[in-house]
Order: sequence, then C-alpha cells, then structure tokens
Amino acid sequence: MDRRTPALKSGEALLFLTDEQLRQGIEAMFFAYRGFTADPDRILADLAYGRAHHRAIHFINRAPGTTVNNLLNLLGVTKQSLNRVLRTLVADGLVQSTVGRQDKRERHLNLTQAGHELEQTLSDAQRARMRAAYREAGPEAVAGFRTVLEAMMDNEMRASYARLKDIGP
Amino acid sequence: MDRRTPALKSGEALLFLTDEQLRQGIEAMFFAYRGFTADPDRILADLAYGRAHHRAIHFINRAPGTTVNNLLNLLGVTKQSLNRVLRTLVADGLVQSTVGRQDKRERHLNLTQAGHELEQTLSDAQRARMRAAYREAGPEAVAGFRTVLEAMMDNEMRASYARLKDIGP
DNA sequence: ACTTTATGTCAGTGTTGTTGACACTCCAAG
DNA sequence: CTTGGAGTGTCAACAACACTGACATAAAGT
Repeated sequence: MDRRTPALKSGEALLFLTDEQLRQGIEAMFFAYRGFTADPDRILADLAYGRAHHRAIHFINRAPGTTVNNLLNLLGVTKQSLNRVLRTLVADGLVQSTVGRQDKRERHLNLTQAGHELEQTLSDAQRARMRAAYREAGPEAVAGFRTVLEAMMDNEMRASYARLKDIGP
Repeated sequence: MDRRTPALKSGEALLFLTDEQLRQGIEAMFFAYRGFTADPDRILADLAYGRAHHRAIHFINRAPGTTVNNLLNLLGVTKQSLNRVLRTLVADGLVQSTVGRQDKRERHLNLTQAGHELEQTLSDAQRARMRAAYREAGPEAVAGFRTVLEAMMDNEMRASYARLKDIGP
C-alpha cells in the first residue's frame, strides 16, 4: 500500500509526506521535548518543585499581575490543580497574591524577589540549551522551526502564544 | 543591560539571539507540545489508558521484538514504571511478551492484532496534525524544524532517534 | 561456584492531573 | 433592596504515573 499523500501549498512545489517522514517528526518532537525540559527539571528536583511550578513561575513572570483564571487558561489545567502549585509558591514566598482592587474576586499574581531569582535560574538553564540548538541549526532552520511549531498548536494556544509575543520583553 | 549574544556558525552570518527570541522559542515548544499530544490523549482518555501506554505502544510498533530493557532506555523511565504499563497492555491483549530464544532472561515485546489496531488509530490522529502543520509550513520550514529539534536533544536521545530512523518504514 | 544481568514484583512516596463541594464576590432582575 | 446566578478561588479526596528501595527468580558469563 502506498501511503504517500500529496499536498499543494500556494507557491510551493507539491509536498509528498510519507507516514515514515511524519513518524520521524513525531519521534523528533518526543525526544527533543525531553531535552527541552531536562535542565530545569534537574534544578527543580533539588527544590522539591516540579514542572508545574516552573510553568506557573514562567507565565507569572511573563504577565505580571495576571489573575488565576488567566493563568488557568494559559496553562490548560484545572483551577484546583493550579491552586495547589500556587499555594506552595505563595507559602514559600516566591509568589505574591493580592486581592483585586476593582473586582475583589480576582487575585493578582506577581513574583517576589526570590521568585524572580528562581525564574532567572530556570530560564537561564533552558535558554542555554535553546541558544546552543539555535546556533547549531542556523537562522533559516530556526525560522522553519518556529513556523512548524506555530502550525502545530491548537487555535486557542496559538492565540495565547501570539498575545504573549506581543507583550514584548 | 544588553542581553544579546553573538554566535558564529561556519558559513553563516553572525547570529544575535536575544533572550526575547529564545523565550518565544521556549513558549512555542510548550504550546506546540500540548497540541502534539492533544489528539491521542483524547482517544486514550476513553480507554482508561494514558500517555505512557501510547509511548509504549508506539515504540513496540517501531521496534518489534524489542526487549524490556531496550524499551526502558528509549522511554527514559524506570522498569517499575514501565512494568505497570506493560502489565496492563499484556493483560488487555494488546502486547505479547515472549521469552527470548537465545537469552531466556529477555522478554521480546510485540503488538497483537488488537495492539496494531490501537496503534494505527493513535498514529493516525497524531500524524493528521503533523501532516497539516507540515503542509502549512512548507518543506524548507520542515527541514529547519527537524534540524533544530535534533540539536535540542541530549546525546543519548539523539543516538536513539538516529537508530530508529535507520530502521526505516 | 560465584557474579552479573535481565526481568518482575511489592511497598512506599511525590507530583500533577482530575471531580466534587463550598465560600465569597459581583451584578443584574425582580 | 433582596435574591439568584455567574465568576472566582479554596479545600478535600482520588487517580495516573513517575520515583526509590528492596527483594526474588532465572539465566548467562567467568
């Protein structure tokens, strides 16, 4: 059985994507994601924190003052799941949770000084690997990498991604 | 503070990688991986299986007759963790475990007919998304995507990845 | 015979996801 | 103004899946 599939992209040559090519892409994603998380995971293991804490810290740093609900949608977990993580981060003095001024139902989340320091440590580790990979691959490859990843996201996530991108550094 | 870092790649122009660019890459990986696993996860949820079962089935399909130890290294988990998953898959008649002929300590793992059917269902879902992303991004982007992912892996994983790639379809 | 290797199992623990139940706040309809 | 619904956050219990440690068995290697 011939399992090739033709695809026409405007202005592009015909694309033949065999199951084999796609499978290799799938396995590349799997192995690369392991590497992607390996360095922060090592740091977090010593601190009795996990990947969930890292993600929370990352996005609170990205969108300071964000609400719990906002963070929930970004991370794609239930509020109960996020709450456990936030509770420990607040208890450990890494995150500050302040009641909303207009709407007192909301809690606005910010990193404390200690929180910023951990964020920096984790980001540095993750960026180091990303930087090495980017340099090794070269600029054209990086552009393609980003293009494919964006195309792979769900619409909601792509929207979140774009929104964060626009916030700027 | 200027946090740009110059990098020279042979034959390439100087690469300036800001923390902002790297951060975007990190977030792209995060959101894309969510999309990457979303479709199989939905299917598995109805079957009382999880991502761990999917990974086991995927690699048993890729390397039929592989041993437990082999699979362990590929997946990067402990034998206790894998064993729990394999036990249910064998009990449910999706995986067959046969004692090795030369080395009777080893167990060779193969998918049963039912196992192949589930593998096909899961792969089809995951490939559909990958195929759509590949088509949308175009061939040059795909090449870059693969290059960056390979550069992001740990050495061990890159070796596993290459070994699987050589097995062919 | 002794050691190492491959595998399986039991028990215990931690992180991270889930649902269910509940409290507090806001807002709008009566 | 009160009341009810919607939004937001918290607590409790449970499930999935990873981990370590300890131990048993069988077979291969020395």
